[in-house]
Amino acid sequence: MHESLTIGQLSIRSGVAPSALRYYERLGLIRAERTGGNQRRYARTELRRVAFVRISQQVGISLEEIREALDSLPASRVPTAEDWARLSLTWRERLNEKIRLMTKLRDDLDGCIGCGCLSLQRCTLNNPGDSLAGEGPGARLVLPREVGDPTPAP
Amino acid sequence: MHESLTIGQLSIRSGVAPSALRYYERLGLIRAERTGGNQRRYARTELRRVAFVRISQQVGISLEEIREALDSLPASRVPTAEDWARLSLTWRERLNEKIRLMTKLRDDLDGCIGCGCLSLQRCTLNNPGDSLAGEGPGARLVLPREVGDPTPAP
DNA sequence: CTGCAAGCTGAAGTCAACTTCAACTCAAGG
DNA sequence: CCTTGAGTTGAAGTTGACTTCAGCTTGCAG
Repeated sequence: MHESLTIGQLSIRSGVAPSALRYYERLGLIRAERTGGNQRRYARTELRRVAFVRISQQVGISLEEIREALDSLPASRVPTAEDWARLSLTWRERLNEKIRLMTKLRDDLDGCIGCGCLSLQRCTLNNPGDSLAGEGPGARLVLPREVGDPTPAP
Repeated sequence: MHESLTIGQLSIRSGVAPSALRYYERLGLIRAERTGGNQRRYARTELRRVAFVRISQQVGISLEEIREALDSLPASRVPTAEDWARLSLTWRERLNEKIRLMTKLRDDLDGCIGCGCLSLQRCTLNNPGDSLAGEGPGARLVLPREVGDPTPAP
């Protein structure tokens, strides 16, 4: 009776809408048993998977990548604390990298507030002595995009 | 001859695809003069606006919000360094907040790796003595979503 | 003057991550 | 047994941020 959860219960416990939980299931992020009448019943361990999905999204990881990570969990047994810890560790590094990037951006922004130039390349970054004033193929602005190219190949 | 830029030149200088620049213009983020033959010519100050847009996106701000911010720039004159600095300051605070949140998430994750629980609420967060084991309306997992509700009103 | 890369437009397409809808079925209290 | 709220499905819609396309026009190098 508290062995498994309905989708409504899991929704409330996880803070994720039922429609999103069904969507996660379609993507293979979580799994559910079915009752005789075809309703989903979730093992309580699924709560942990949902938590992992949400945390990973916070770190800015796509559901596809999250699915790949979850696929590395042992299928045959309930994942242990060590299994989860291993997964979390790789995320932790991405999180650290993200924090590092944002801190750099903030500091660059601080440095640029004085001159108001906003180019980040002329100010404090890696482009100390560039001749941006000339017209030619000049200095590029700002950082590369977070993901993907400005003009991805057709 | 280097007074204004074609869309191709602005694209290269800013690292933003021409199609994106046209899109930004439709949204009112940047502006362009037109030649007799209806081609866009950008003042060099537009480079700064594009930079501001890209930087702001890095901070996770939507184009709509960026437009609102840019609308607060003086329309009648070319924005000064102080104008830009004022804008950047509000972003800096959001950046700081974001960094704070990510650092917290990382530390919570660190704290949770030991026990592998991933709930973040039971481990280190604001829910020290909760009885999650009981079934009832139990503790909620994880953090609120980055933006919006799990089930926004219909 | 000509050729052709670069630019123009509006409409449609894409992608991720969901939500909404319609039409139906299940499960549990009274 | 009946009602009612919770659950089911596939298909279609939504949002944000763009890209792609077709069909046409400009502008500059030779």
